[in-house]
Amino acid sequence: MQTIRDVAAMAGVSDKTVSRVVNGEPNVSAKTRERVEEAIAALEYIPNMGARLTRTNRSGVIGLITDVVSTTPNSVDIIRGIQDRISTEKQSLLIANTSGTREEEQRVWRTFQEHRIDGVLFATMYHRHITFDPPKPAMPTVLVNCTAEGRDDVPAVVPDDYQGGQAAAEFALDAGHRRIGFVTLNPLILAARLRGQAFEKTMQERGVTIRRDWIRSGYAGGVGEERICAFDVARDILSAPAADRPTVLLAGNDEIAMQCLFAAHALHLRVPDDVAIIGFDDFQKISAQVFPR
Amino acid sequence: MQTIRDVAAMAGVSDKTVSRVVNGEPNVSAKTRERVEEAIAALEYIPNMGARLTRTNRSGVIGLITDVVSTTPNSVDIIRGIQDRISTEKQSLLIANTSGTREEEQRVWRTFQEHRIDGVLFATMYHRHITFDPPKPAMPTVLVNCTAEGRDDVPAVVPDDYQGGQAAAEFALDAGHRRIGFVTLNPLILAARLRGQAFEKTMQERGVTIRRDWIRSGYAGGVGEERICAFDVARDILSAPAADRPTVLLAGNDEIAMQCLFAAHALHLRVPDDVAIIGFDDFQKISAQVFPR
DNA sequence: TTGAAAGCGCTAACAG
DNA sequence: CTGTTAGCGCTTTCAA
Repeated sequence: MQTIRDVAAMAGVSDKTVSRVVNGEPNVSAKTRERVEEAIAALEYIPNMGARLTRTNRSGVIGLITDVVSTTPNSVDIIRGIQDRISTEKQSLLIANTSGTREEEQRVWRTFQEHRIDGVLFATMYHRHITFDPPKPAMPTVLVNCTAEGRDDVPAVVPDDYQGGQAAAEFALDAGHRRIGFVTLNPLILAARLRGQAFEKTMQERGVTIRRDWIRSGYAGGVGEERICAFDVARDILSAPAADRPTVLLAGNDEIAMQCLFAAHALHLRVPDDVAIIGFDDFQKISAQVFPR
Repeated sequence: MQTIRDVAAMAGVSDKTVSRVVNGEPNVSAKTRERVEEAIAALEYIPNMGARLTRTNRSGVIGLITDVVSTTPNSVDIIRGIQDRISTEKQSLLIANTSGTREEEQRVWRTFQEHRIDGVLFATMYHRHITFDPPKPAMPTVLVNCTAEGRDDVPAVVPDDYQGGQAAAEFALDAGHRRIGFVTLNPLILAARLRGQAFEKTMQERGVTIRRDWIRSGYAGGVGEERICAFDVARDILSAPAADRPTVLLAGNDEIAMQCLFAAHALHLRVPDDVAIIGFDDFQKISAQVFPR
């Protein structure tokens, strides 16, 4: 593998001059620059980021820590967005999963430190609070989809779940529905709480009665180990006689929405005539492929 | 950030001795080793992989190139498997997407070269042939889910789609079905061809008539830009009178299977009584959440 | 078992 | 505009 010195020798300049060309620094004559670039091309020279790191303390790598984010549908879009932006910056992305375990998380931070990562994005699957305890010395970190409890010094990017819950409720109300059910996310999750609050507030403001027995969780079990049970729950709610069942079901996400749809099918209810269903999150693999759309 | 020399000074040894301890090399007395380890802990020393790279030519990083793999359901499992194995080896994984474009692919290879990646995994979304044209000097590469045309020097891990197609056909036949439809993947894809061949061969061997008009693609468009149309295709096939429609539909994947299911619903056919549906690939987000299971 | 010297490929700091 | 010197943090080589 060729080094900067090989290039310098071929172009008849010093290695520092080659360095200037490679890094796009000023103060190189057009002529010299051209000669150097020819040599680079001829020798197929590729700079060694590791060696550069020893002098600059900038590795050119951004680290992404995910809990289990890369398994969820919208997480793909998060990663995409990050990648698009990072490639603009001549940086690379080092992705690591923690599988949600404390132990793996420590390992990952260490790996990042070993590679002298320039910065870290810490992303979670659900919008939630985390206990954020990175090792020192600290690397610049931004939280994605989560907030660190008791730490207002860490920047975070989070969705506006409250607004989302409000929008869903208003959409149902504006469509004329008054008997509204809600198959929610795991209520232990922050996103579920925020959306739930927004739902209730909106219903109250509009003067529409909230039926507590129509608000039920589509997941059973603790955070991270929940099992979806939306089908059973929705079937239960929809089993009532027509006069005593909701005319629309809000769903905590599109997974739940799909199960509501199947529950309606199982009960021979027509969608959306007998019961309408409103999804959440726009999981492409579901929202784009379910009938009715 | 502490260096190996800081540790050496604190432990009262040479930096080379610290290096030996850090790398688990022999020829260090237990006593010395202990002193060094104490110093490492006290100073929170973390080795600099970049600096190490300049001497060893081993970066400790494996690169993963995906076309659009991280968007498909089973790709998640591929990445998981790779990560699990790599963490065993004290290596890290650098993931990069090419979005299927040639240009991005070149950029990615270059990034890997700059970081002196130890080896590359090149994974595709569909099982298919690729034109494999990595830059030189070559890095050790293994293909995942694809094979390089005209190159038998590149190791590859691929699924046995032929066997899969055979298994699906036999399952249907063993269940007593004789009128068998098949909503396939994009027939341009290798996986689709192999499964198709296996299907036809199996049907012939069992002496069951193949109805060409019941074998149709669930996707329209070229590879990589296809649009799913399985719902329409399945509805079309299933619209025939009971005596002239298949009693079972094989699906090219679970996305297609789900659309077949919705098509059956739309026609008020009972699944599996009127028509059975056999999925493929086990996309968890679908297979585990669809009713009937 | 340990360490001294040299050098990996690169860039910072400075001089010309 | 260009080059020289020094040195980043580590490992290799070889001597002790």
